[in-house]
Amino acid sequence: MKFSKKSEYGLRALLELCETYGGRVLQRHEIAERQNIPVEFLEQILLALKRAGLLASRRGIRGGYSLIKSPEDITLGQVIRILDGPLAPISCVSKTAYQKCSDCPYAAKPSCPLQQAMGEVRDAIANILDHYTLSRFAHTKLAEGS
Amino acid sequence: MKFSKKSEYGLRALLELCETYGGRVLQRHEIAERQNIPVEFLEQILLALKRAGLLASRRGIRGGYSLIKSPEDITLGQVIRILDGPLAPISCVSKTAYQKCSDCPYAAKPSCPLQQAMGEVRDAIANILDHYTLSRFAHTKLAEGS
DNA sequence: GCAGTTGTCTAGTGAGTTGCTCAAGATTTG
DNA sequence: CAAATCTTGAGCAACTCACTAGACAACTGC
Repeated sequence: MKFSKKSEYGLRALLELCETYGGRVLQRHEIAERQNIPVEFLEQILLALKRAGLLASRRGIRGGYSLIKSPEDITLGQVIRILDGPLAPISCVSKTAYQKCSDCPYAAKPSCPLQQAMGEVRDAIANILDHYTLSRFAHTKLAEGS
Repeated sequence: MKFSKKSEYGLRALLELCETYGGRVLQRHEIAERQNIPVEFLEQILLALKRAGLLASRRGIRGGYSLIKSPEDITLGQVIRILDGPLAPISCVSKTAYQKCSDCPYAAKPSCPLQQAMGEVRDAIANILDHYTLSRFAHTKLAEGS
């Protein structure tokens, strides 16, 4: 039940890109150095985010990446789904990538206990991550006791 | 962001064991057949649950497994942690298996945006699963619209 | 006390994923 | 054109997942 490094790196990279939003572009090695991420791996992540329409890029000597959408309009849920796939803890409760369980004896019945419970979990996760914007994310200043 | 088959099989096996709670024991092949689970794999799961104190077992010709605790007193969260490890989506927000991130530039600072967000997710998941008892789980009868 | 049936333990294994590296190519600037 | 940068695709070692196999221990009935 973990998120991948890809998501983690992707979110950390977006933190940097938020700071220069509207200003200059950032090059992969700048982001990589500041966030301590292997540069070639980071590249794949930035490209995925670009293909998804969150970033723009320019090649050449003054090239780099920049945020193309406002941090207000990007949620953590979007980013994680791009990099990690669906949020649902089992695929028979996914809204974005539903798949019927093949071997579950409850699949044919009107209700499945697992589906009920995992559906609640899915909704709780999505509820947080789909309402957590990048701007709120980037402006976290004080930790709470945990 | 998925739960493993181990957790899924484990929870499905416990559904069967709930039904005979207080009555007769169930043998691994009975559970395996009814729930459509590979029997040798199921065995590992049952042993893990036994080591964790949820099940008792008896060997020999009239042997089998039985629930040792009341379904009221077992939560899905307990079961999943036994079979799948901690619930936290990244280890720096785990309450049961905390680990400082080694490479994160925020690790030294007073607050980490990722930690804040993932902490909320962790709490939401735990809040559901640690209050979801096996008895409620086993008595799910009607599906909700999803 | 032996045979047969069951659980117990340890190790192994094939397929797939994760996290990362490398190299060749395209595009932009000076 | 040269240098710097992004782009693409392939490759790979390590790990995890889902499962299998086999030797062993204990319980029951005869």
